[in-house]
Formats: sequence, C-alpha cells, structure tokens
Amino acid sequence: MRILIVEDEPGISNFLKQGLEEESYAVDIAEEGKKGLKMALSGEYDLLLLDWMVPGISGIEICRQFRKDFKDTPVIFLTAKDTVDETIFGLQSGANDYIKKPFNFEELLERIKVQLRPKSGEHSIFKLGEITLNTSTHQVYKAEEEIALTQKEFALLEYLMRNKGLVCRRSRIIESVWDIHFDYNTGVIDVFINALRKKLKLGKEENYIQTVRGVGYIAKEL
Amino acid sequence: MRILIVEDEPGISNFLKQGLEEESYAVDIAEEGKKGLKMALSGEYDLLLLDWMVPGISGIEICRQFRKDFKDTPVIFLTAKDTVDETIFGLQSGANDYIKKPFNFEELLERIKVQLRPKSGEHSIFKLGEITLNTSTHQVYKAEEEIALTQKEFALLEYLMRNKGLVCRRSRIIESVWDIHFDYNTGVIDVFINALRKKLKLGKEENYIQTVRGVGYIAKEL
DNA sequence: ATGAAAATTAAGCCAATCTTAAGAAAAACC
DNA sequence: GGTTTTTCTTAAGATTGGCTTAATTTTCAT
Repeated sequence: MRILIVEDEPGISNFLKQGLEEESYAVDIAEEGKKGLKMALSGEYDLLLLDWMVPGISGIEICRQFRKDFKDTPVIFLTAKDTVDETIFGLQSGANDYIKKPFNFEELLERIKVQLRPKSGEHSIFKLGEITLNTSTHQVYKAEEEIALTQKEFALLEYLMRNKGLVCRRSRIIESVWDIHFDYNTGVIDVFINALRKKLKLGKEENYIQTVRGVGYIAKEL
Repeated sequence: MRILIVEDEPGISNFLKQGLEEESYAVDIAEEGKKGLKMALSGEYDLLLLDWMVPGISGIEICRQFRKDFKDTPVIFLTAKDTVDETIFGLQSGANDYIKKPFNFEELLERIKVQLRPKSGEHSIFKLGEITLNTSTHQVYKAEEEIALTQKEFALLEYLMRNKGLVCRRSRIIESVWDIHFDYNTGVIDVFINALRKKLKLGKEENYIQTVRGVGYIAKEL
C-alpha cells in the first residue's frame, strides 16, 4: 500500500513516514503543493494525506483537482483548523476524512486502515495454511511456533498473503514492497523468497509460496 | 470479563455470543436500544459491543449516555456504515474502536483484547520471567532483589511488560512513554533500553527485552 | 540439449542499534 | 536562592545485523 504525504513541516512528515513504514506502508513525501499534486496525479498511490496549508497550492485545491481523475482513492486531511466550516469545506472538496493536529498516531492509523479496508479487505490477521501473519503485532507463526522475520521478509510475506490465490508479478512486488519504480533486474526478490521459504521451512510437500515462471510468485492453499 | 452486546439481529448476536463464550467471556445480549442502555448503565460490564442501528435508541446515543457515567469502559461499534461522518460521530461520541460488518471474528477478538488489556493492569503487577513490576508501589524486582529504576525507565519497562509478547513499535513507545507526537529520530529509546538491560542484568542468556530491528522492541518470556 | 529463469550462496556495504560519556534540565537539599 | 545531586537527553564512535549485489548452481521449458 502506497501513501503520499503532502506536508511542508519535515518534523511531522518524517514522523509519519517512519511510523507508517513501520506498519509496512510505502511512503513518499511532497513538501510543496504543486509537486504534491503532480505526484498524486501519477496514480501510484492508494491514499493521500494532505496538510491543509502547504506552500504552492492549498490542500483543498490539490484534493479537488485530484478528485477529477481519481474518484476512489481516499484522501485524509491533516488540519490545524477545526472549525465546522473548514471541515465541511474539506469534505465537500472530496476528502474522505480529516484529523486535527496535533493528532494521535494510532488514531490516524485506524483512520487510514478504515479508508483502505474497503479496497483491500484489510484485516490485521492473514492466514495461509498453518501460517499466520499478524500485521498489528508484526508477528508470524507457523502452527504454534513463532517465526522471526526481518522487515523486508515480513513485508514481502504480507504482500503475498494479502494477495493470496493471486499471481503476484515481480514488477508489482518490487513496487509495493521495495518502492522501486524503474528497472529492477536484480535478484532481490529471489533472495528474499528464498529466505522466507527457508525460515518457514516450506518443502515440496507444503509449497505455500509457489513460483510462477516468467511472471512472479503466488501464495496459495494446497 | 463481562461483555454486553446490543444488536437486534439474532444471527449476529448469537454468533458473537457463542464465539466470545468460547473465549471465556461472559456475554449478555440486548436486542433493543433502551433496554441495552439500561443494562449498560447497570455497570456490570467490562466492554460494550454496540450495533450502529438498533430499534429504540441508536448506538451513538447509547454510547453518549453511557459515557456520561462510565468514562473508562471501552465501547466498540459494529457498523455497516463506513462513511466519514458516521465514523467521526462514533469516535466523538466516545467509542474506543469500531469494526465494519461483515467482520472477521478473530479481528474483533483482537480488538476486544486490546481494549481490555489496560484494565488487566488493575492488577498492577506484571511479570516477565523472574522480573516483577508493581505499578501501585512503583517497584521492580528481579527474583528477590529490588531494582531501583528512574521514572522514565519504569515507564518504559511498564509499557513493554503491559504489552508482553507483542512487538512494540518505536513510534508507539515514544508516544506512550514520552508523549511525543512528532519527529523522534533521537536515540532516547535506545539509551533507556540500554539502561534497563544493564540494571536488570539481561545478558544473552536471558534477553527478556529483545530488539526487533527496524520496528522496535518486544518483552517476552524465553 | 540448450538457453533462460530461478535458487542458492557468500561477501561488502550501509543503516540501525548499542554503548559511552558529557552537557542540560529537573529535583532535592541546605 | 543557590548548590548539589539525580535524571534526562543528545551526540559520537563502535558494533551488529540486514540488505543488496553478484557469481554459481540448479531447474524448467522448448
């Protein structure tokens, strides 16, 4: 899941970026309005976090422009203002939610999850055979045993399990998990798939993570 | 732990009742708003599950009324709606969480546990291996020996022990222990973790406080 | 059998964390 | 009020462990 933050205060944006990345979202930051709008219109993002006041174009204007092309991508405003009028104005310009600064990170996270849930059917717990992955506690179990995974391993497994039963193309994986949008002819994915299979002890009997030659990988029940 | 469900569809409420009882919660059901509010106000319950739409009084109104008298009892909304307004109203009326129908039972269970966790802190004594932490006397023991901790050290250890077995993200720690809601890329947490490990004499043999690279820390039994 | 794709392994680099120490802030004391 | 003591925070160097690359081996499809 990719999130774009349009916010000119590095303190806030970096805090958000770090926090959200710990929740395994891929996060980009635009510090200025025009650039933010341009990036948003690229269509690469699943959710927008807009500051009300940014240099260049205002958050409202970005939202309105963005809505012309993207009807379904959720937009959340970060706002210092909390008058009813501003709020209504923001919602009318097409925002899905707003949160007042200073905000509690967990609340923001909940709201982000709510916005993304309808699209992705997000649950914090995913299952694949006897493998259980819990995004909120960042833990993975195979049967009763806890499996220690690194961040990238976790993010990759989460991506595969989120898309259980669907073939995941290498290009998509590298985009979502690594946030790379250009050429990717390295073997990173292979290495991490390898690590996952090893740590999860997936033999030929239980190859929950199968390779789809020339395309990518698929996580599926046997 | 007693849970009250206010929900008019017998299918859903009975499903919940059965599932929750298997998890050894005591569950009562109110099928109608006014009765639900009355039962809730009896003060016998540790948690409320409110359907958004019930005959009589709406879930929101129940929540609001209930909050007047009970500030600490968690309320979770079961809602078919997920529009912005409803969500905001729900949270503003004092709900602690909400979950959208149709929901995953395990997810609901997780959320219930999260809400009830702080209450189990009423015991005020937490244990982690041979470490004992008593919030009411503000004392920490390792085996028989008392360990003198400073405020922040104590707060950090308490946070970790309250969340025993769960990965604690750095962003959450800095929010809960330091009350910092913005940029936090200082090494404060590291320093205090270090101090804790030193004072508690945690070597590689008994690393009750483990670091989870890129995410945070976890307190767990070995 | 052959070439392309994927699996596997090892090694260097880089970033996260640990550790230490010193300065700043707060609390306790006189 | 000022001094001392304790605690908190910052910063810098050392260390660890994860990420990535790249080279080699294996597998697969034609």
